[in-house]
Amino acid sequence: MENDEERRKPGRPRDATVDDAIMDAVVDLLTEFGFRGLTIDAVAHRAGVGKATIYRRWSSKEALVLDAWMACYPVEAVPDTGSLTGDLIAHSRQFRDAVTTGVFGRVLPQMVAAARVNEDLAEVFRRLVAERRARVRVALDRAVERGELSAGVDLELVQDLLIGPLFYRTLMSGEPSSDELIAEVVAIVLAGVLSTAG
Amino acid sequence: MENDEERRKPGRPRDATVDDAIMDAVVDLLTEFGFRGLTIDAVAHRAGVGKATIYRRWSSKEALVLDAWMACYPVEAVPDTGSLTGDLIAHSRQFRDAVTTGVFGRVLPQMVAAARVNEDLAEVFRRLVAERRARVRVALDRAVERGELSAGVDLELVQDLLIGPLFYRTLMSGEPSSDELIAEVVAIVLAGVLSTAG
Amino acid sequence: MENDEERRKPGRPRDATVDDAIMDAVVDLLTEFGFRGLTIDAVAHRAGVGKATIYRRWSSKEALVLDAWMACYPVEAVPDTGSLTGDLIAHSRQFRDAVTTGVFGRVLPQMVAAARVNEDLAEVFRRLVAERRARVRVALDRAVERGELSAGVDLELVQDLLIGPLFYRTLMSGEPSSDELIAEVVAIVLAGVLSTAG
Amino acid sequence: MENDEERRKPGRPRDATVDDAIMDAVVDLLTEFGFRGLTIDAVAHRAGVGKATIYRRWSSKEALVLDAWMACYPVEAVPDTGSLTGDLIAHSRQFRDAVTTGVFGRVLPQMVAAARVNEDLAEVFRRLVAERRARVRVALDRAVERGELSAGVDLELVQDLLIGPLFYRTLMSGEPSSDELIAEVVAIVLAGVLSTAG
DNA sequence: CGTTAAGCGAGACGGTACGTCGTGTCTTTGT
DNA sequence: ACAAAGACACGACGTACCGTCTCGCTTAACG
Repeated sequence: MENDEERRKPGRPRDATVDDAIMDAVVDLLTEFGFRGLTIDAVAHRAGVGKATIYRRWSSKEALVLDAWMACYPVEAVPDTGSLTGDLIAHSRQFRDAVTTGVFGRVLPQMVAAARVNEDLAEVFRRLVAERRARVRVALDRAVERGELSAGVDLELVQDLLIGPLFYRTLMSGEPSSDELIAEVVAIVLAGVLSTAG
Repeated sequence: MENDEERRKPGRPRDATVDDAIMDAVVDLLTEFGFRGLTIDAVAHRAGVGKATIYRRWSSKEALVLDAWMACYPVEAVPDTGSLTGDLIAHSRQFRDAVTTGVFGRVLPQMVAAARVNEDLAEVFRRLVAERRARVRVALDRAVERGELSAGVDLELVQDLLIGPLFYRTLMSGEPSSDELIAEVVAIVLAGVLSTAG
Repeated sequence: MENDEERRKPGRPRDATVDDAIMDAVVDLLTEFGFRGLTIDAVAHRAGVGKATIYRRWSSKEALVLDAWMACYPVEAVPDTGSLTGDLIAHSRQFRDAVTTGVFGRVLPQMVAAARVNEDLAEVFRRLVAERRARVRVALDRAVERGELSAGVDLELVQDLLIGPLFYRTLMSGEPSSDELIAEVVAIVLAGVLSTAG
Repeated sequence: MENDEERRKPGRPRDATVDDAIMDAVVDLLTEFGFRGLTIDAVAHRAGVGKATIYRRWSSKEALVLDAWMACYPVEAVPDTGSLTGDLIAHSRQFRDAVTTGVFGRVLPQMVAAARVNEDLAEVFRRLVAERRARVRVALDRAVERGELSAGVDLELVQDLLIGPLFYRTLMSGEPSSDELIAEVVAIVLAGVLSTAG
């Protein structure tokens, strides 16, 4: 068996306040200059920290930014509105807002690009996606239980159908996704799923 | 009256063969080293060209790569298979292949990210999207004429619903989109659209 | 025998006014930015001339500047004051002024340096020196005739002894050479030469 | 009370061996390619050093080369031969050799030119000259003590008279200065100084 | 209570790429 | 054939970051 507490390493322990200072600095600089304009030197200076201290904790600029960026993701539970349509609309709006506004939305494309190149990031990235989908899954499972969806429906595909268009509009065509549009998407997808499954 | 062609600028005109050499070099290096591994020096050397000649034509690495990258986009007409379902499946496969394979797919995330930062790139980017959508629009209009779709359907939204999920799976969740999945997406979206419009 | 007039070359003859425009531009830019700050592009632009036109006439930046610079050298005859001392003092002052003031003095060190590297320039440079020395030689010969100097004196060495110190002070120690100093130098050198020759 | 040595600056101290490596590289490249052919990149590569490391220490190519070049100046004490004539001949030969041969002589004109443009260099330059003159001054003072020179003689002017001609011949007329010529210069100058002072 | 080992801010280090500038040549159209 | 204009290949420039490496110092736990 392991030690009661895992064995304390010798030497001075890491200063936890430093992590926060670094994270804050990254978010600040990300807001101000974006991903491309962010430099490790600037982070170190803004956080009042040596560069080595940063590299001791993160292996690269991408990993550092990913951490700070994920902390900006607004993790909200998918609300239980009573109807599947209501739940999905609520969540779609959350997603749209997260992807459109603030630091998170601003940096998203860069992180997608970085994840394509770096497998470590890709892994973390996949976890972020999976975590969000699991929360939506809860609402879908609820709907199955209520009989709003038949058991044979591919619930993962439903998520792709709902989120995909919003994601695409934001990144590719650059057009906004209004509340009305979201409602329409939800309506069409649910109608399609129901009539197809039957 | 104006001159037949607008007045020739004085001085030595730009050498058009140089543009091609540069474009080819960019595609080669993009294939070999990806976006991050591509350097202007390497492009210049590979193309047998001075760096200044590149900067005379493109203002940044992103603009340069965007040009070369767009030339890799396989512009195929959406085939007329006789049925809307068949047309949309065919086009969805084209899109999936373009986005998944080759230089185009490899560099896509980087270009999306670059477009977010640089408005010039965003503009060019939007044109690429619009051009593709116009081709799909032809197939959708055909379907309306045939009576497969009622006139009230938002044809642009249909495109978002079809392409969005594929785009999302490729960039976010990283999962492949099989032919079966594409068929399912097309079926669900069409069913949803039809039952909702009625 | 040659043609009465030497054979006219075919094609458009060179425009002589262009040479003047270039020379003027070089002197202007030399005055403003010095040798290091002068660029061929700037000369061409200031003179309203193509770069090729410059290179058609001068083989390099150094040659171009040398020409313009030599045109600034104030060629004055060594005055005949009646006494050797007077002649040498007068000429020494001319030399000091040329070397200290104006474009000529300012660019002199750069031309010395350029001549060290480029043999063509060195040759032209030597001619400039020889031409000046020949003029002084006239005054010295006059003095020999008058009996102020005995025939055995090495007149070339006398020139080195007179000019050398002024040249050295200007370029190396950076100290000015006053009229009094010049008078002293002339006095000492003449006294030395006379007492040694005797 | 102050610290024995002034307080150590924070951060990693500069590596002194790097300075030496750079200086050596500069001398090598100067010997091989001259001032014009020397590039900062080449120095960095030859010294196994980053370019930034060079620019951290020297502000320009001129300043860098000046430092390396001054280290090549053969500082020899003016020998005490017993007679002023002997001392001055010995020193004049040293000067001629320094100015004529090796890296020092080769680069001298460029440094003179650079010093004319850059005041920082000019300052360092003046110190080099002053240092050399101080050593000659010792020999001249010795002569005054011995009674070879009367106290009224301007010893600085004597230096100009001796060195100037050699300097002038090297840089301007390009003619060599033989041992015989040096002997003659020394003889004439001393004779002139003595007969004038009396 | 002093030793030890790691953390810390600071900043120098070897590199790599950048985007600009200058050189000397070449290629247009117009004289 | 010469001229202005300006594109061209080349190559050096000086800057900016990267990620690593010393420095001198602090900060705990262990002996």
